[in-house]
Amino acid sequence: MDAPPIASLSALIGDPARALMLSALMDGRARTASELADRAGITRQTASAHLAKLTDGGLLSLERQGRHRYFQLRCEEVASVLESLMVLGHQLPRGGREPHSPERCARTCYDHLAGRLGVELLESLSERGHLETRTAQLSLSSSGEDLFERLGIDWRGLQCGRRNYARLCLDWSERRHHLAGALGAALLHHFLDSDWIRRQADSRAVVLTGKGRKALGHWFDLPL
Amino acid sequence: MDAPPIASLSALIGDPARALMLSALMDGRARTASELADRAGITRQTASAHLAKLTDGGLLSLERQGRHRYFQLRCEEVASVLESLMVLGHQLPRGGREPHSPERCARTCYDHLAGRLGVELLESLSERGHLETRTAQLSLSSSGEDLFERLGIDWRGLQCGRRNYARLCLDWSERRHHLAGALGAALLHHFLDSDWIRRQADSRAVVLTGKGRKALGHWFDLPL
DNA sequence: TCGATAATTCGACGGGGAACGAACTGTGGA
DNA sequence: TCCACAGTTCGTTCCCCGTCGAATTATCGA
Repeated sequence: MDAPPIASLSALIGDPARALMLSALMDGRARTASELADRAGITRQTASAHLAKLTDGGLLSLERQGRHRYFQLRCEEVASVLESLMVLGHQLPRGGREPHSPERCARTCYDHLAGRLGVELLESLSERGHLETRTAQLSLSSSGEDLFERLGIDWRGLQCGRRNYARLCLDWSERRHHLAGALGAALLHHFLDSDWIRRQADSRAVVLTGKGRKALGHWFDLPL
Repeated sequence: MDAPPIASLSALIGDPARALMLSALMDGRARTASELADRAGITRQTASAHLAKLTDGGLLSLERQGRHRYFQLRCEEVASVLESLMVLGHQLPRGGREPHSPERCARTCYDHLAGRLGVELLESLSERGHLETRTAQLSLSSSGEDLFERLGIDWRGLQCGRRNYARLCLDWSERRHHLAGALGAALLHHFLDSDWIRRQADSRAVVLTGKGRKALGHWFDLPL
């Protein structure tokens, strides 16, 4: 009776300290071992052991930079699984409903937008026919390609990579989908570059700037 | 530093014996405590403890029937999370690719069809415009409603329940989506009732009957 | 009412692994 | 060259929890 792969994988995520570190990495940014140790509230040597396991287990990727080691979620699929665990985790013990935290309004999920803003953005793209969703594989419609062109996003270049071009990702706070994949990442990138939204220091939350409010109303017809 | 909900949830799934029991329940059928104990290769008293934890943790639902206790995955979302863990688990340590097992061809995923057959079914529905996928919430197009009507499936009744009407579910073997939700469940049900497919005794695999081959070719234009 | 079987509870055992202190390696800056 | 700091390795401790044997409760059939 050998243990199925989901057992070892879940056990890897199932340790409190490791789960805290993974959660800290859910915004897609890379972090050093020390920072992750502090986040998890454990000593560095303990964190080192945990990080080695997570890396061996294929959940994290590692980049050496001088005397620092930066850890990051290995790929989007990892973030997606963590997100889906959060969906279930937040769904099960519902008692009092917490109203709305900053994270619920807008946050990053790995390298794309999530929260109410992320969900509404997908809805808008979808309803206005910018997204071709008739086939299982998402893609831009011609009007969508036009929109991205005017935004200055090179959607053609995104299709070349090995990464999934566009996919849906379930949102734990909204329980609906938001846009993920290379296209979703490009959008987040563009929003940050244009200073339409800004990251918060130590959380996944992002805040909308005044400029961003106007821009999103203009480009995506979002009432914010 | 309190443990995030994903930690306790993953720890619950992360035990080998519990993972085996959950896997055994992934076909959506209900099973007795004894049967699950045998599946996991542990004694009944140990299984009893595990099943209590899984039920308390909200992953399983329990139905008493005489002196038997039937356990079942509590809801579709649980199956979905397990499936997504399988996706990641099968994606990480890929070395030699196993060719095609019966499960890869066609199987049940909770209460709907998965595997190559499930994926192709969704593709077919989608490509022929039977599925309205422009909005984030899937629904039947008018031609789709017509098709289901002719099949004898009451799609109207499915919309009434609290359950999600139609949604996508990622397939671990095909790495593409198949159809889930009430609509997906109704299709599987109809296929089984019509003896187009048959369940295998102790696995999630289903086999296509000769009758089914013809029917699926006729109704969904699938080349089988 | 009395076995037979399903399932749980209790108690005890044992192993795995998370934690930390201390020592070590390696990189950068003065 | 030497110190400071990031990170790892090693050894030890400790506790959580999975496991099973034995006893208990519950339900069915005769």
